[in-house]
Amino acid sequence: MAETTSRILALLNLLQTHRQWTGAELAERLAVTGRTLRRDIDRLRELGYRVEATRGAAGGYRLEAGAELPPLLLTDDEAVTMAVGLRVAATQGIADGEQTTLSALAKFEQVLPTALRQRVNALSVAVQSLTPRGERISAELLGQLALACRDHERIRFSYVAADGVTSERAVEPHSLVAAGRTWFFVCWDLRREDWRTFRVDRISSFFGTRVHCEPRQLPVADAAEFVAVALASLHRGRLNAEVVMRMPIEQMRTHFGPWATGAEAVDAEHTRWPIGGDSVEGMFGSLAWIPPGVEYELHGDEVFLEFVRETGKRLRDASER
Amino acid sequence: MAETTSRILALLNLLQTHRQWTGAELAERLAVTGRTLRRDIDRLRELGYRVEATRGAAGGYRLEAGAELPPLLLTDDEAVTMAVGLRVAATQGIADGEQTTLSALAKFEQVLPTALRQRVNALSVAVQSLTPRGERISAELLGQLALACRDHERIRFSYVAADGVTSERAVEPHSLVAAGRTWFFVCWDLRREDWRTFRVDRISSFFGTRVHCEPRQLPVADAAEFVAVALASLHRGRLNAEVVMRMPIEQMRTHFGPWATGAEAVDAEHTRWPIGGDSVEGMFGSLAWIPPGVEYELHGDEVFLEFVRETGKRLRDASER
DNA sequence: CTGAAATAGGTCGCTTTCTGTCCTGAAAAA
DNA sequence: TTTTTCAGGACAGAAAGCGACCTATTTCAG
Repeated sequence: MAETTSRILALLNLLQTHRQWTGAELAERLAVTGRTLRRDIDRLRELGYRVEATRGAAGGYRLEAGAELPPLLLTDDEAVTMAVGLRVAATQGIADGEQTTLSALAKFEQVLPTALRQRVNALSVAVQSLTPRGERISAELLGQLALACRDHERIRFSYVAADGVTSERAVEPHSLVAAGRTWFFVCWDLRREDWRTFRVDRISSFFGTRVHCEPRQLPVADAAEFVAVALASLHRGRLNAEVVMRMPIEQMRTHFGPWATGAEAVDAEHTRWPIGGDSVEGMFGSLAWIPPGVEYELHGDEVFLEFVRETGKRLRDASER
Repeated sequence: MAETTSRILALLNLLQTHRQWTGAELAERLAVTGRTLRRDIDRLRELGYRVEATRGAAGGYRLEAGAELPPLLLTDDEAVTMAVGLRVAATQGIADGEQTTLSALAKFEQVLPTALRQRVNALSVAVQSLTPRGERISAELLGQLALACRDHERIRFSYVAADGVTSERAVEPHSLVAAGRTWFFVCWDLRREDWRTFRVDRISSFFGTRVHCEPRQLPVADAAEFVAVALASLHRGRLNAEVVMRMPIEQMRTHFGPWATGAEAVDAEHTRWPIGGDSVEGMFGSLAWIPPGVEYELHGDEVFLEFVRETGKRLRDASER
């Protein structure tokens, strides 16, 4: 069977690298007779994978999209690409299910050979420079935290609090919570002997002790408090502003596409567009996309308005020289 | 039946979902005796996967990152997340190897069940709204083209040429080439009986005939021409500009991080920073990130400078009301 | 219409592998 | 020291795998 199992895996691999194979080709590659190959194909079908066959000349076997996903056999290069993509997905905060992203990330994190891991790290940095600016959080760290949560492994790390004070922490991980693009790490602090919430982007010097710990029950009463603290921390630095532009909402939606989220009509001619965000710079950038000729007004925090006035002035000066 | 093969796969699956398992637990899950389980573990090891064991109390089996990546057994949710991440990676143009991205994409595209595919499509749209603005290209289309290239499958599609004329094409795919964030599709046009290059973002109504075609040899002499055409088309709309700011390059690198790519020192006090891009709006946004108090000058295409002047003026007006 | 190429699958006998049930050993933690 | 856990040899019966036949069926090309 040692032979058979690896051969089945190899067959699955072959079927994944080309759409169409004749039985003879496959049999030769696997070094078995055609009869055995047909039996192997049957085995795959019994395992639930849709291997379809076309008879006659120019026929062959094909692995079709079935009800279940077959085990993915990736080459090193492909694995690197997927890992990078996954990290981008995680750090950009895919809306669907953050828990899912994490479990996928943990799965990868567990088995990714170190040689590949280094390539992934190198690439992730390069890719992040393509994404919108903002706090950069380490996807590798996120992956390791996710793995620690999944496996209930005790960990240690350094944390820079909001007031700038650095402290060393030894904790039992509980879960990761995403709020927008910011991740929060909920865990039991062993020294303080209490539940704590940390911002992932302020965690560093991650160290995984290999010590397993019993999962603790998060007190339900306190869970609400955690969320509150986390959100407060998130909204503290958050800025609010909105644009009222002379443009019917339909037209505005067409022009801005997915970025029109939150826009609403003021009247038939005007649209209100919220552009709140974490950074004045990013919010400023949004304004550039209002098409030429469209009149608009700006309302919002004075901090932001002041920034716009000042930056607008500097830009005009710089471009007129 | 093929009990053992499926059991080995199941075992690999279990080892991927939790870090630590005791032999007894695994044996129970797989409905075999401990002895058989140990044999299964041995089989996995023979297949090249690093299953490590710790003896004694609180011991167990762990799947470690080895030299090779084991077949990834993903749940539906995880698969969706990965596919989305992969599409993001492909459309954002990962620098490493576009061919790799494509082969991974094709691998996924082939076996992704339709139910999951719909979820992936829905999510991809949502995710792309988070990415920098610009032409949005369909990652699903890219995946299907990649699959067609890999399998030498004849396809049909509609194409909108640069002059706005739409035509129907029947082609034999050859390859996909990435230039920056734009993808080009190289193929043999069956009606014109010649090689053609298409911009992927102008292709629509993709239709895969199931007809297999013999791979054609791309004439080397003409290959240069393709690249030229592709690059010309890419650079036609591309804008150039640069900022010279009063800031030492070291400090600038610290402040801008990965976005400082391409920056170079003019002298000890000044740094030149290229901000060329596809859209004046995006380039404008970059300027907001120059820290307050830093003097700078702007050089570049008149189109861009005019945009900056105009937009700067509008912004000041809007914020002063 | 015919032949070639391709999948589909039944049967038979030999060989190999697998499995459970015994063991005993060794290592690690409480 | 005791308990828990992995490690692995030996054996016998059961099961599966494999190749070597064989025939049937479908499809396309000529």
